[in-house]
Amino acid sequence: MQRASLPDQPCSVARTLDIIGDRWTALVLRDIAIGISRFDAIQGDLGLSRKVLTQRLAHLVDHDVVVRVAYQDNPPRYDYRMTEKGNDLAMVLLALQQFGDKWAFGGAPPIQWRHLGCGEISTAVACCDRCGEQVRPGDAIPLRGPSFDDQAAPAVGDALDQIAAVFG
Amino acid sequence: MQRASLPDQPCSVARTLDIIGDRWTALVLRDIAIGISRFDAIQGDLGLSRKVLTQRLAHLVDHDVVVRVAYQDNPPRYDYRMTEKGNDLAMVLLALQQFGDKWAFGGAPPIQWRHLGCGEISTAVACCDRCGEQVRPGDAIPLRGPSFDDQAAPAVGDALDQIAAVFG
DNA sequence: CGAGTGAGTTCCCAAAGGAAACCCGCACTG
DNA sequence: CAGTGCGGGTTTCCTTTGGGAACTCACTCG
Repeated sequence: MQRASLPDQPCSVARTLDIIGDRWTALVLRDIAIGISRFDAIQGDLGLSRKVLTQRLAHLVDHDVVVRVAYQDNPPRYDYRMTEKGNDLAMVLLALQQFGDKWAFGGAPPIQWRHLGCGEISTAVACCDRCGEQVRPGDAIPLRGPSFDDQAAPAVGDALDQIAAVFG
Repeated sequence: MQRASLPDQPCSVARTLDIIGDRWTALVLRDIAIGISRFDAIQGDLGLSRKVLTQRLAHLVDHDVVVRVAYQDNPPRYDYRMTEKGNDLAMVLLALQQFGDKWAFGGAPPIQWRHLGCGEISTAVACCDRCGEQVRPGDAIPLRGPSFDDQAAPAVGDALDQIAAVFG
């Protein structure tokens, strides 16, 4: 089983999934994001095996998404904390949560967010960074970007051409 | 291995991951989202085994994220298409992509989006649905929602209390 | 008639995941 | 000063999953 398959793809989604694209990593990151920062606490909360947790934490640290900080020596004990990159990745967790809030809990979610800016309990919506309007699937169309490679992904190229043909 | 572990958790992130939380499902959904709609085309584009693709497609259809539409009978042939629920889930793909664009491609992404509303090439940003301001991790704090269950997730409850203590 | 296409299914083997036990250094406790 | 507990792992063993490749089936095209 060659795990190399994903990171080699010239695709942003695939590259990101190489970091959190398995059954547990995203949940581990979620725990760290809300402040559950120790090995045993995470293991107890999620109920995954200690072996797998060790691997996942090392993976997150490797990818600079999380840092392992000693909070005492003798014996060495550690906290796991988000990095700047990890906070960017937390936007993915937010998207996962919003979907789950809507479709699995029907608007009565287990966790809500208070926006410190305005003080309201709110949800995040995706907005165009140019015009500020809310964006939904179908409101935007995909185009080849600077690093697109037609050789590497001919099927994607074809699909983009189809879309371009429809939308002029 | 009891796969029941994730969907049973009272957590929106976990519930969503039960749908797309493995190595391939999100990529399959991405292909369908951009219009690569047939079995062989998806298999060829992603290079995953046909067996696993069969399983993943069935899983997506089970969860109503994708529909299997016959485009001919005799022999039966099918397109896979996004549902309304699938389009909501595509917001997760968007978040994955934005992260990859920034951290794996350094701003020269393989795919860009043209917002039909304003005509510009843009990126999506998360905004507060109350005040419209852009939201980043740290700009909002998590609180217990209507369906939070302290019994089921004591560690999460503790973490929320800690945060509440800091932010009054 | 033979080759091709689309959508899977089947078989076998290697890799990943789970459970539970073990380990290590230290700090209390009686 | 032996015993117990805690934090953070590692090790062992066994089950499940994933990959590769070949096979099937129904129809079409040349």
